[in-house]
Amino acid sequence: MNESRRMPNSTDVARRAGVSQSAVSRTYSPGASVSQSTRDAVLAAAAELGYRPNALPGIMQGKRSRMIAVVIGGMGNPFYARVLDTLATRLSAAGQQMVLARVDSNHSLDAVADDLARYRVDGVFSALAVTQPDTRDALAAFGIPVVSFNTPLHGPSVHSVSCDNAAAGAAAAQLLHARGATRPAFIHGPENSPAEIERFTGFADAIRALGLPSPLEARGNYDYAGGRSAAAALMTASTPPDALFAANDLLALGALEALRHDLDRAVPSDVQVIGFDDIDMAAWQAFQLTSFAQDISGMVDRAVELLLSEQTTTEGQCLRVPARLIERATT
Amino acid sequence: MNESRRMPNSTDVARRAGVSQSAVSRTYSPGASVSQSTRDAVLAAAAELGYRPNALPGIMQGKRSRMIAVVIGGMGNPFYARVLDTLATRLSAAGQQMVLARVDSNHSLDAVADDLARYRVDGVFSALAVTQPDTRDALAAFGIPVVSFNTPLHGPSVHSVSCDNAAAGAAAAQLLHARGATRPAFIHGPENSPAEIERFTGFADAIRALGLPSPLEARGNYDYAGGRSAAAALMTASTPPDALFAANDLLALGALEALRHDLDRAVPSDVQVIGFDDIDMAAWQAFQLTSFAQDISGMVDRAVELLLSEQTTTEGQCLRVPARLIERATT
DNA sequence: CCTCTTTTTGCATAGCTATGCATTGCTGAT
DNA sequence: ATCAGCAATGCATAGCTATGCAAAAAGAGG
Repeated sequence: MNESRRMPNSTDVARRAGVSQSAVSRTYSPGASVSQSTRDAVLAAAAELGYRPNALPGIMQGKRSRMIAVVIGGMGNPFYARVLDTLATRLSAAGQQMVLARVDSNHSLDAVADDLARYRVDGVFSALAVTQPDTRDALAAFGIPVVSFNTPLHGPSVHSVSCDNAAAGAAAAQLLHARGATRPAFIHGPENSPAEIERFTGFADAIRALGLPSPLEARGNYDYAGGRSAAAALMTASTPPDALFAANDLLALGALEALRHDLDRAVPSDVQVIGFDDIDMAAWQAFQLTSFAQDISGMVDRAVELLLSEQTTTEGQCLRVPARLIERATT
Repeated sequence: MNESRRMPNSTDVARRAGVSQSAVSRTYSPGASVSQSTRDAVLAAAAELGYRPNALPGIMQGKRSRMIAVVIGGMGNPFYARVLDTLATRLSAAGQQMVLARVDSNHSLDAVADDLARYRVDGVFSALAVTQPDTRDALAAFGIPVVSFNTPLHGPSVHSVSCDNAAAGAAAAQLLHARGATRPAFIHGPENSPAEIERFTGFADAIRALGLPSPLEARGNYDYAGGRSAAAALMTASTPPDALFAANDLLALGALEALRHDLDRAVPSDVQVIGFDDIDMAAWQAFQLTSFAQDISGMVDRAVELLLSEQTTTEGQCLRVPARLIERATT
């Protein structure tokens, strides 16, 4: 509209409204002292000019930026899509903006962290299932509150909120045993996934504690195709398993489909299957997958509290939220 | 670490390195004139202090903020999760930050738009399946480039990138007719979804052009549960349909499950089903759903080009990208 | 060694808002 | 009429970096 495409600033509005720049600022500062007539004049002038208050100078003065960075490894897994959705809703309700950064093997966390730090975000929510040894340090380098979701980490100003993966793994073992399984197997996600390792360890320990042989293992990279191939690999072993516990639901659903359609096994009578995360599809009629529901809503609430809490002095907390076993038709 | 938790600034680094603030700034400005020795001293001092360049003053000086706002209605639909994932990857590759805002019936677009404008985002990517009459104006009020994804809109500096919904709807009609359907029905998404209306119109027109009766209709709000109930409602009609075209895949999958498990119909012999979006689950063995794949990658590329193009003078463009029919086992 | 060119450096300032402080104007009480 | 008290207003400045310009240093050539 204008010649130089410059946005109008508070001085422009002030001039037009015949007041000082301070009056404009105060009009947009809740609780500041402005008369009704001044306020009306300012708002009228602002509307005519299309003025939008600029948040950046305030941030430079030391105010909080009200921006939270979210570092995520991808949204292909409906579990993370739901986490993101929940987080977006909560942050919005708390008046925070969400700056989303996708990290993958190409874009390292360090590069992303540098970018985000330039914008003076107030905190970082990390939802990285797969971590490298230096991830903790890269997050700590932010120097601002960091919450790691579902990856237990702690350090100065680095908190984490996870579910109790080991206990859930043990519960899976006990359920399978109670349902008559004698040779359970585990389908791993990708390497370097701390949550997955906890699930496996809890599962394997409990299996052995029940007097069963150590579980067979296959690896499947957290997706449907990985679950299919892992199931195929496991079932062609010399002594194939009669129960599968997968590190997440996508793996479990892929395995379930492979069992039924490729390997011609009945579930649960020939082979039982348990997943993790309780994504929407787990409840679909075709699957009726037994799974562990994480309390996403509660976990995100905790994470947001940690991010927005003023005290930065707190040593990193490592919160645990229990997972809930949902037994359906695959066990 | 420090007393006042203030982040070090370029002056702090300059003092420590024994150079001027300008030298620090130039060290971080690609192509600026700094000697190697100065650069080394600056980087060393910066590392000691944990200095992170501050992007905000530059933005205030009129530089681009390199922030793109993304307005989205939710991530429960894997289609939008994938759009978001693709967009995040592309924007990251282009050196842009992504500011995510979730809009729902509680949080109106106007409120969100005000918030985002305060941060001086460079552009807005809108992925709102459901729009209100004033959405176009709310987006145009940004005064910055706006791209509406999959919702045809245009206005000053408001572009859109959509697939050719009407043509796809017609193709669905022709496929069903070719496969022997005589009484097709349509499962609507929510009201006020422009893309959905185009799909329906193209479908219904083609149905009639083929000499078939106007399609039965049911409404299902774009999710799995809606598809289930819509299918149940349609199949209990006095003359139930023998083919269903759903406005998206979640609806189609819900309908497919209801047909098989609740209504005891064989697919495709009793009833054919077509979805839209070709989400991952459509290809899963349990479903093998015929669907229309949108070229998400190409569409996002176009959208990013529009957002990052310098010329703001262009009248809003309304790009169309063809959808690709993927026939599987439900037709 | 001197001059000219090129590179490097520093100075000073723009960009926009929030806010402490001082000032003005008004109300109401004495 | 006088003055205390309070609300409303304006002034001036901090906060941080990028950059035009001028000055200084370094290098090149004779």
